[in-house]
Amino acid sequence: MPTITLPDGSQRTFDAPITTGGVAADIGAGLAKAALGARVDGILVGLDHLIDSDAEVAIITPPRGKDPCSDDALRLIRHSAAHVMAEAVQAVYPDAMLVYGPPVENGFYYDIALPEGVSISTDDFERIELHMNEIIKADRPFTRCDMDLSSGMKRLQGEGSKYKIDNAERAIDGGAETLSWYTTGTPDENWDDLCGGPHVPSTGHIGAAKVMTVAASYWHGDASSDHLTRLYGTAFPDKKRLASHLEQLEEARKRDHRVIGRKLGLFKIDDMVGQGLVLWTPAGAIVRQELQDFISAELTRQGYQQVFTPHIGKLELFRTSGHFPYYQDSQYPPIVDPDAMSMLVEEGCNCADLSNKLQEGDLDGYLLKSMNCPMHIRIYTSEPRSYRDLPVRLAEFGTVYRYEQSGELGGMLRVRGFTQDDAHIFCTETQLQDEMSGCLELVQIIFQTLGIESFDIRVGLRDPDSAKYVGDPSNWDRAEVACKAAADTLGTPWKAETGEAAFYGPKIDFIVKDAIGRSWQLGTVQVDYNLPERFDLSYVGSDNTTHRPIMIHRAPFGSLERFIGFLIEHFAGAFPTWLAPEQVRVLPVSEKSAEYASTVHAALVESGRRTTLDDSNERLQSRIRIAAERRIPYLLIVGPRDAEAGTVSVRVRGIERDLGATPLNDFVEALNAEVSGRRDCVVKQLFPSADQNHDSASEAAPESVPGP
RNA sequence: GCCACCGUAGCUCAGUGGUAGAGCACACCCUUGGUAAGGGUGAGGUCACGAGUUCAACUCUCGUCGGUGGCUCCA
Repeated sequence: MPTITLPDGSQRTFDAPITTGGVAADIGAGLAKAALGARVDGILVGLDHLIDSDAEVAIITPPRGKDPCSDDALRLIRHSAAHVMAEAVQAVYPDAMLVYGPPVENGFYYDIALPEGVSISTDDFERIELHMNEIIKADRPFTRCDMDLSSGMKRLQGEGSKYKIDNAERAIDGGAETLSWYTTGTPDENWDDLCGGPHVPSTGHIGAAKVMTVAASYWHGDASSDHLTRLYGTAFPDKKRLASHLEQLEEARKRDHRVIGRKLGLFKIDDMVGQGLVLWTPAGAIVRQELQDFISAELTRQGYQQVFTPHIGKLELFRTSGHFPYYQDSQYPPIVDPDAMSMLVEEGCNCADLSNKLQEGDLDGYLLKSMNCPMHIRIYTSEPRSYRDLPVRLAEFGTVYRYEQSGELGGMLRVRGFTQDDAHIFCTETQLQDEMSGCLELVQIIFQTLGIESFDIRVGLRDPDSAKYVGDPSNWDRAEVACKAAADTLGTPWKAETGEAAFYGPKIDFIVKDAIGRSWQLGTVQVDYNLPERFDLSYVGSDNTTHRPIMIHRAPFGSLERFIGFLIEHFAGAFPTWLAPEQVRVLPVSEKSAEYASTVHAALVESGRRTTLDDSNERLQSRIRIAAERRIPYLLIVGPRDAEAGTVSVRVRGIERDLGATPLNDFVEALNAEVSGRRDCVVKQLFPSADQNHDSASEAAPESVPGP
């Protein structure tokens, strides 16, 4: 006699066990027809799920009208579509072995083991989709079949797929009591797959599916294991939603920092210079310099001291820090002294010998620094330190080089040479908490000033089972407690993740998403008990004995490359006035106003603004268009009327119409206030009508980045 | 590094086994125009690079380099 409680609180009692589909039918025939699945006591199930005791039940349906599709509905549809795609792939490649096919954030994938020499190319997508669409059109029911563990395993062994056997073993390890198969259609007649479910009732409920992309993957994510082909697809309840998803992807690509970076001349990555090495062009250099100035002022306020250190250092330095040879694979090779090199050549020394000598320390060389900490540590040790000196806070915009795998590089978000807004704090145990809070405050100031509202905070802890971490476990425990406590002071929820710590200590990271939905770490604060040991750091305490300081590594931007790459996408190129490479452009209506225009321009230059005068031989409309595409915050259009009255006619980015004339001095004053306050609204206040008829669609909406 | 795709003018892209085309940008001329493209003329390419097949390769094949999306990695 199960009693079912529905989401609205209403209850229905049945005198026998009933399926979720039965519950839906009991509520209404229309609902039963539309239903995709259900949640029973919070667990996602299919419509064939039998309820035999009291339960809370929510029926999952496709969205109505323009409502957004629920995550549950998408999950059911996409997992089902993964089966349909797998069947289609096996129709096209009969020898393909299936591995694993889950729904993911924006669709689903299926990992496939293809026979030697066979590959799926994008040209095959159409054929695969053709099969998929046939299966969807046939509206075949998903039929579940359970087998007890031993006969299920026997069946799998008979079929001979080590991948499916592995999946079954994992399911059993996870507590599965039976093994289940889902047939897409009639059992023993149609295609089936080992699967825990749930699925939509029939393939027809997958409204629209598409194969998106193909990539390589590794079995169990292990590069030394089998190499698999991962086919990505996506699915939606209807064609319209699929189309709008594809459209959103297209839109997101338009705000890709690589696209905007080129359009606005912000940076260039040049083949001839090298992969992952950024050239900061003049406009981008301004943005970078402004950000540096901004954070520098905060650092001064917080008692940091600025230092400069070289780009290379002796191997011995990095041996002591432990970075060499531990991270050798991701470093540019060492630079060897020319005389030593010639001697080695005379001795007939080969590459392997050279590498050995470098590793053993028989030969010294220099390494491009991949981090600044060893250098800052040597500044710390350059004089004796007393507890009265602590905390010592050494800051540097330090450029480091890491030889990242070529396939990992991308625009400014992952590069091989980058500048960290780095600092190292040397402090006592009792100062640790406050210092960490100070570091987190810096990140918050940055995010607030730039209007970055959607980010995740991750506290990276060590994985106790991994050998990757160095140092004393009790130190680790203290450091992890300190990190969590500091994260608590943020007043924003954070997530602890084991295995995400640096090898020398736990950390707090700030994670954001780029235009196409990928996650990137920006700011970071890391506690380190390890390097102070390795470098034997000390200070003299009030008890006149030596003590070991603790180090904090922190970079609130992370790196200027990645941060600005992200920022370009965040603002879609429409930087706030204080960051904008060009803040205001003066456009004379015609040559007749050229003289007044240059007076206006000169006044802006005089007040320290970044400005240009566009008196080119183009029509006004054309010059406005060019300036608007450059995302310049303010355009001053001046003609005879303005010259007469001493005014400027203002056009504001994002409003895109004439807001009317204002005295030049008022404009300059407001603009200066806006820039010096790092605000984005002072000039607008001159124009009470600015917020009316605001065409908001044309202004960048930073937080409404559509996901893929 | 692995898999797939891509590489034609500064940019965005057409194109064909018989030595190349558009739009924008650029230069010059006309136009002096009050809020998102005025008109004309011109210049600009070893079709990423190297090898092979062919009478002939930008086009087909292989390799290299570079890019993109994933995977793995990310001190």
